[in-house]
Amino acid sequence: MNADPQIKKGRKYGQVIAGAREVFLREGFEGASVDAIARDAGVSKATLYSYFPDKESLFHAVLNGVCNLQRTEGLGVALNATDVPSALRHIARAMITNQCSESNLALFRVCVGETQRFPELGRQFYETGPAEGLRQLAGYFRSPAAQEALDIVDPDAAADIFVRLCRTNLMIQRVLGVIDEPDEETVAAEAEAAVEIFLARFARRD
Amino acid sequence: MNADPQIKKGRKYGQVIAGAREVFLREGFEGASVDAIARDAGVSKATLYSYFPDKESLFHAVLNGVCNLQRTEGLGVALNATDVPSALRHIARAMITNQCSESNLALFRVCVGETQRFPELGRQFYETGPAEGLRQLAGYFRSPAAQEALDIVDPDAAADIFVRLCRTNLMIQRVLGVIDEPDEETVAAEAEAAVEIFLARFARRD
DNA sequence: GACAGGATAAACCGTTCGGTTCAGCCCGAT
DNA sequence: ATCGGGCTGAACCGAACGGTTTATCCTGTC
Repeated sequence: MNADPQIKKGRKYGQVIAGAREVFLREGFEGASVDAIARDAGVSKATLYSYFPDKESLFHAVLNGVCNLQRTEGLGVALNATDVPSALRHIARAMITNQCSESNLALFRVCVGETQRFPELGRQFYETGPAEGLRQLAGYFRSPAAQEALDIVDPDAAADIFVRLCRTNLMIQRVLGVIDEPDEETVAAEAEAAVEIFLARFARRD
Repeated sequence: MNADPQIKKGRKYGQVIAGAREVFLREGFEGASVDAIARDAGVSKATLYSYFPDKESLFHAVLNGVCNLQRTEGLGVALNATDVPSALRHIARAMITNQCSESNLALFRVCVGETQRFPELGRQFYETGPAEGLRQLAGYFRSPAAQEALDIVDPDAAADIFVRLCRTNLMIQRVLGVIDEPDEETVAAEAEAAVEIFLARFARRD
């Protein structure tokens, strides 16, 4: 019964990463003290420093993981939707909900606040987040179903517009801590507005 | 010749604020050391602490000033524009340029990064920035010229859509440090796309 | 030229930081 | 029973932090 797959080397590796993620995403790089991380991880400082040579390496390891974890799903629901407008509504709702989620916002805040100190961080967040979302959306606009229902000649440009329309005021307010996480109806209304404007320009006239 | 209007009390007040603004906007609250601020301001730490009781008070004074300084102009050019589409183009360009400017981005980054620690900060930035922009835009949509050219029944909702369309990918990339300040042609192209989509829905059909 | 008050450099305070060290504990493998 | 490596808690280091103090300097005023 030694089938533990986490037997990398040292049993507390996961705890360290989890605790560091918690504290870093809450306090930022400068604001997070190594003592606080070790305390939150339930691990001694000595153990922590046996895994990572310094605070910066730990920070990079944590944010690397979190960035690669952010998935722009919503494409799955789009495929088995009955019609294209419904699919667009689902995608818009997923994007807006995702933007307003506390987990994503915490990551975004840290990346933005630390972009000056760690330039690669901003780039990585952009690539694994917004850029990936744009690519997936453009891919959907190239699908036969979308091409049939929509008058899109440049899928990349259309995806850019759609994403703009999903960058709602809710997101800005959430980023700045002005409001709490919005409920489903609020998100649905914002998504509906986005889809309406999008279709006013890109719906195929028959 | 004692007509100096800056004779508030102490001659170095302006220097302190200027230096603190410089360092705070570059390094954030935790990252900025009081010694660095005093050095950058060309002032001794004792002088600095004769004006402000502590680092936090100085931070609030500085960001209060910078937040209130951010003006959403663009309304002036809109009034003396020949036609409404041109006015919209001007507004869109001004908004996008403003979002991508280093001065505004530095403020935004600090407000976002420090929103958890100082909740009032995010709210103040939102009110003096995005919210004010929305109000001004909605006001323009209520003007006779705009009402005549555009099919807008809810000026607030229309302003919200217009602002969304101006929240371009350029801004996201700028916030995350992925690209440098864009040139005028790039901004103009993004503004043009925004206005086109907006008019596709709100242009009055005759 | 005496005075007053803003400004100065530099030393200093206590605290906290990132990072290291070490003696000992726990526990599975042999 | 013993061994060894992961882990512990706590002490410790030098440096930097925010903040204070002091003795001195500078400058405009009367």
